[in-house]
Amino acid sequence: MMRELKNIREFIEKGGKLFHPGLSLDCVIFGFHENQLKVLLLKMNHTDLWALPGGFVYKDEALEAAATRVLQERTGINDIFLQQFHVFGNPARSDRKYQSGRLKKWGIPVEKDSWILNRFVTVGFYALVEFSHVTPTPDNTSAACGWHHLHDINNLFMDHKEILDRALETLRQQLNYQPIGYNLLPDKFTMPELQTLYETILGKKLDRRNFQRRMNNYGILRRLKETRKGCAHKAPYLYSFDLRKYQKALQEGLQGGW
Amino acid sequence: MMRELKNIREFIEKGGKLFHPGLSLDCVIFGFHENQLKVLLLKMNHTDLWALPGGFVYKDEALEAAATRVLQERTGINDIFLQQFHVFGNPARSDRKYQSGRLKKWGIPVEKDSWILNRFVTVGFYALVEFSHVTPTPDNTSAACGWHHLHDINNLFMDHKEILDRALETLRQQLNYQPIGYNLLPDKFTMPELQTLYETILGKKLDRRNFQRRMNNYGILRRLKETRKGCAHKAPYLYSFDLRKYQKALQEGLQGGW
DNA sequence: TTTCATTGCGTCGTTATGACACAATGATAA
DNA sequence: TTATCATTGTGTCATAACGACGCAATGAAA
Repeated sequence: MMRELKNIREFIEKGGKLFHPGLSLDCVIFGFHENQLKVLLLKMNHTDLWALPGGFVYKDEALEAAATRVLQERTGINDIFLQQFHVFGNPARSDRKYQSGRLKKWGIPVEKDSWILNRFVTVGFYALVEFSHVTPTPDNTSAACGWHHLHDINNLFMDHKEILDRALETLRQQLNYQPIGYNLLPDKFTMPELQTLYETILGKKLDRRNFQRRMNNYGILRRLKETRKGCAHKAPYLYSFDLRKYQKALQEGLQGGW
Repeated sequence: MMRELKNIREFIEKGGKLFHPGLSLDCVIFGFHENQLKVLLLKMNHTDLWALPGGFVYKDEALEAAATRVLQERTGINDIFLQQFHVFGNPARSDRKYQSGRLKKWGIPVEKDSWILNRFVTVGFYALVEFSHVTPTPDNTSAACGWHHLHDINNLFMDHKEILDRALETLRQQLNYQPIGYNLLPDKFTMPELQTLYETILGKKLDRRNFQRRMNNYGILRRLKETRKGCAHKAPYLYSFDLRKYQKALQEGLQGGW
């Protein structure tokens, strides 16, 4: 969308007419790689700060469509698990002076009444994506786009840390009544890998044997006849999700509850 | 906020400068009375349609503050359980022609570029309130404000039925990991009353005895020495919530999960 | 060939859950 | 005053789920 500085200027000049006013969205994109949960972040130009991939909503565009578009642009992925989880509507989150100063530093002149300086209410989305399918692609306000260890994220832009934390909290709750993994793991995976995914999301260790039993009881896994070899020690079985049962569990929930 | 027609006009004339553009909120206010779950609705002037209590967000007002304000205005209650649950951002939900025609019917002239005809993204909140504490108060676009049986709600304005359904769905999920009842029931209540509350929310019957056991195991109830007399048949015990444990359960969740 | 971390499978005691039985209660009707 | 009866309080029983832990099998590295 924004290829050169000139286009950023255009973006800021014309954006007011293109976008729904005062509304933005931010995406917390989770991926899983090397047995670690990662989040896709953008490095902002001329600063040490990182930001969540975000964007604006076109005047006639559905909210979810806008989020899907942003994700497509940053990852190259089309069909992904995407869910809104919270609206951040604190007026203090938009700091007019700070934004104005930031843009000036970059040599981008902004008029006093520019739409970009107004207060923004942002809708938080979180996405679960398969790491290997992603091609991290920065936008043109960013110097880089890449994965970061979940627990190694500090200097985030504005309230993006708060948004990230909230996404993680939501994800942890979803774990209790929804199957998770299909969107984060490759087609074939081992039980220990699935367990590590759970452990990373929850931030705590789980008992290996009880985890296996529980996952098997969910009835959404299919154990293959292959094993993963070459990683020292006993070769673990490979599993894949039984998509039919996985989808069914997504709709009906996992645990009994009421 | 709006007392007379003249003020509605003023509201529409000046609202564009007062409110955050293209953003509204709608509240699904649940109450419990005569063993039935009810929802507070507004009857719209000059139509047979009912609407969820809603409003706009002042330019420097926090989202939650705006929702609290709307609730205070419609119910008279200050300190209430209030939670956002979803953003409705489909552009089709704002029908420019329909809105324009509706206002003209009421004799309210609206300029073509008026803010009120623009697309609105609305944030859904749901609230749980104690029925007897509420004083239903219409705003001045409404002819009436009152409680409606949950399952007896049909002709709602715009997409408000969808918003209501989604709120109920959220409430049902919350039931699985949060205690519910303190905000909906009077201080003292019987176990059958609490059960009927659950049954109404879930839309299905529960086993009386298993329900008692489960609620008791949660450890958030205190059985009083009184019983409710005068209602024919055996007098059931009265209960009240142990607020300390109730709050603790709210934070930590009820069921084990992970 | 030995070593050893890791994996697969199972046990045991406790607790939660669904289905159901039975006695106690208290207003109503005989 | 007494019998009736819907409703409530408490308990049983079989089954499933869960946390903690034991033990043998595996397969690469020493």
